[in-house]
Amino acid sequence: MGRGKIEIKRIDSITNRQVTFSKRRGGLLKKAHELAVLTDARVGVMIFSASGRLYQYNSPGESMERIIEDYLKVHHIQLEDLNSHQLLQFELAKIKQDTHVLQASIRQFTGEDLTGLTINDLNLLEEQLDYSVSKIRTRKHELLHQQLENLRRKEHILADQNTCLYRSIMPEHEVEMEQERQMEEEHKLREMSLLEPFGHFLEDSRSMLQLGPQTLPFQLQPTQPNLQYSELHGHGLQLW
Amino acid sequence: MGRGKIEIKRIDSITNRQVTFSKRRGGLLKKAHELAVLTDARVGVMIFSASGRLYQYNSPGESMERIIEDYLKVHHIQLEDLNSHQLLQFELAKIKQDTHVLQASIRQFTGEDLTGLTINDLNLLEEQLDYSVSKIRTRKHELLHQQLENLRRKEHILADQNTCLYRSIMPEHEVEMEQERQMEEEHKLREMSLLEPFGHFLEDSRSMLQLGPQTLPFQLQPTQPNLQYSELHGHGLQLW
DNA sequence: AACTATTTATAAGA
DNA sequence: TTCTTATAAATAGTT
Repeated sequence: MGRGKIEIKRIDSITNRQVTFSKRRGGLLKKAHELAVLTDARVGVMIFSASGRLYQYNSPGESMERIIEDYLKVHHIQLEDLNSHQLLQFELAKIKQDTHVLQASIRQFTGEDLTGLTINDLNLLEEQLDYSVSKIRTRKHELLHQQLENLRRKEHILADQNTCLYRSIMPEHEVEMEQERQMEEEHKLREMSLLEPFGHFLEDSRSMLQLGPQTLPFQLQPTQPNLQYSELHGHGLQLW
Repeated sequence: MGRGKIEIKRIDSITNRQVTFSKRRGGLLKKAHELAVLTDARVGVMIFSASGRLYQYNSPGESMERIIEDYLKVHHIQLEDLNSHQLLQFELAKIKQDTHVLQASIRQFTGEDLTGLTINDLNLLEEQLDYSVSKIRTRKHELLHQQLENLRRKEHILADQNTCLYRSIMPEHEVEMEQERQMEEEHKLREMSLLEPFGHFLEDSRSMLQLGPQTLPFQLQPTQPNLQYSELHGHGLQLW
């Protein structure tokens, strides 16, 4: 539509291109408006000129933001609303702060950083840790008891089985001798336990007690007991 | 352009409106494309029909997402790129996980939850806590020493001032008597300290030592020493 | 969906 | 840029 027909391809002449941009930009926005008004459509048009300037249109009664949101929704780009981005950032900031606080707490529990605590605070902290230690000892005793129980049960079952086996395999009169031999072995076992109490079955304690697959949140390392809480296993995030 | 001129206002007839929507929608998209190609413009058009169906156009070589991002940038709606939203969510998830881990650590330090720890873990934890307590005691002694020093200095300064004051106010011969009186007071003070060592100036310790405005990450409460770490001060975020 | 009379958009020129 | 104008394109009303 003009003095001559033109091919739809990039216009070579810079000025001509700019002029055509001006004219057609206006035409496009006008037609967008007419479409919106005539047919109740929700229309959003964004035009960036080659020089980067933005021209836009959105139907009356609509914001471009809402149109964009709906566009993103249709394309399954989750983003309920654009504000949620700001909310997320805010949340992240807060939770980072929280993690800071938790880190500081842990540094206090490890004695790594006690600055800023008054004597009163220190007393309370000490009290807490004493309490913790007592709980830990109680728990250790609990575990040891369970392990002992387990061992005893196992021992019993094995002894019974042995007796049965020997009875079925050996002549009657040899049974008594075998029972004696077993008694001796049990005695030996008990002596070992006294020399090295519990130590030799601690490694196996978890499987014995059927504790679930355990996620150990803190990994104690005996050599540097108060440093390992300073950072979490790296995952690219700067937490502190 | 048509058999007759029409006013640009909502078309009453439903079918007519729908037909016009179809025709003009095509025209708009075509013109958007021509503008983009002819003038090197970056164009994004989103059209929602009255029934909610989406039609769109974006310049070749451009994604609607990029156009939207640039639009939002121009409007100072921070949102460097839409992917950052997903990244943020991912970050948030990770950091929440981290906070979980930290929480678990703290529950172990407080003895609140020792499940999942083997005897070996418990031993290491106990060792750590013993170490922490020793650090705390060291720190307490440090603080007490500083406070003592401070008090001694203050006392000294006051005593000197008093001497000066009395010298300037009283006749020469009364100075000695006053010095004696002061000595007595000092003696009394020392007796009190023995009965209740340090206790009476602990409250004021922070200001005395000029410790900065302190943010106490953990708030010990003597009555329930092992519960206060379970949750952070509510701020609407579900952390655990 | 196709036709076509008309209106509208715009290419080229000023 | 803006205006003008000849002409291409779009489309309203009709079939």
